[in-house]
Amino acid sequence: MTRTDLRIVKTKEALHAALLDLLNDKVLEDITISEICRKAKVNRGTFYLHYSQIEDLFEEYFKEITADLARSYQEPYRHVSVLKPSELDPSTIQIFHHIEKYKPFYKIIFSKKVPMMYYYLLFEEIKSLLLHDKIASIEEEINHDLYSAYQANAIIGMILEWYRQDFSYNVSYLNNQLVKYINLKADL
Amino acid sequence: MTRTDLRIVKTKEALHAALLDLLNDKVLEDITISEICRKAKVNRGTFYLHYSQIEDLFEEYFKEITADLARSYQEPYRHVSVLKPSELDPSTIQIFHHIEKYKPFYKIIFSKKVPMMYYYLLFEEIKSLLLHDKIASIEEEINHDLYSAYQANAIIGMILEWYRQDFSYNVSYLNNQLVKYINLKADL
DNA sequence: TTTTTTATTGTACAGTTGTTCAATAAAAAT
DNA sequence: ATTTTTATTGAACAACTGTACAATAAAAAA
Repeated sequence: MTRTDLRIVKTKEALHAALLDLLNDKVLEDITISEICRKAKVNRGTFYLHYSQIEDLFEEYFKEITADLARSYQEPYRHVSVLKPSELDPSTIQIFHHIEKYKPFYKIIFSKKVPMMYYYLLFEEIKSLLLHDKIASIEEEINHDLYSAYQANAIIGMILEWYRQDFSYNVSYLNNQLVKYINLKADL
Repeated sequence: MTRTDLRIVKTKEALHAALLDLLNDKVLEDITISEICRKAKVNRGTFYLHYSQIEDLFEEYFKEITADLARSYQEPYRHVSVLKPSELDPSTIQIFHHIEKYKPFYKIIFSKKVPMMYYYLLFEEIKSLLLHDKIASIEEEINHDLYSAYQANAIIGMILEWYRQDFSYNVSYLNNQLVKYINLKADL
């Protein structure tokens, strides 16, 4: 009745540790499955019992990171149940702060050769955060799924630009810019 | 003084044709370099002389597609030099129409296992289109690079959602929604 | 046309990949 | 404590990868 076999836990821990270790030396795309298994002292066949790619192993980390994103995003809501976007204070936006906190990971996530899968994890996470705190709109003709996708990816767009500029903007500048964009009417 | 050696042209054409041919049978990630070279009757070493991955070969197609995007985007501007966003008519938005036109390609581009590189090509293309036709803003504190990134990726967000729903919305619906989002103030 | 340049080929090699299978060892269940 | 279940191992295989190098053939330059 235990959650998972102890052997599986040990194997995965060893593989996780080995991958993190290798990431200090080289980029994800240069790391081989054989290499990870040698370092983890795990048979290569065992790797394939749990994963099919290195990316699947790395995905397990990244899910922990997006979980932290959800936590920090929801933090300002812990005391008030509804926050109107017009009352949005730059300091309540925690997303850019979160990205900066895990910068080394996001540098991997956004690199050219990495598969789209991580992008989707981030996209889905931000999308659902926006969807959940969206107040029932008066505007009936708005497709909420589409609009959340629009807004979530807009924010990721800023992050991509930030990444492209090697994270040279500081967090409060980005927060201020975001608030401006949200309150901006198209015909300004 | 010719642009490129005829042998190179022939080799690349053969590789292009072979890849397109194989894409009818299987997904990009299942295609091997050896396979392409066998079909193209090109030595495998020759492949590495021009590309380092299959993705680099595929990128050459995709660049032609984003060039078409730029053309169709700029089409409404051929007669007027400036279009104010407030005058934006849904029919002038050609992006969704373009995506639908090349749907099979974009299904590849947006698939989970494909590297981020194609996403960036699309992102950069749309970003620069937005940046070029942006009228000098009265609002001085807007960072145009960031704002273009924000807006460009917002649109891609809608496309991603569209893709996720297996392209079930029709183009004019998306155009109408986009116009709504652009004209929406945050505190509605 | 002849010479020069250079793209392509064929071969080879060590390493990785993905898969299979019987043997083993470790954990869970009784 | 013993039995049952199952995760891990090791070995083996064919195919792919990335790289190197000398030989060849094709194109460009003279």
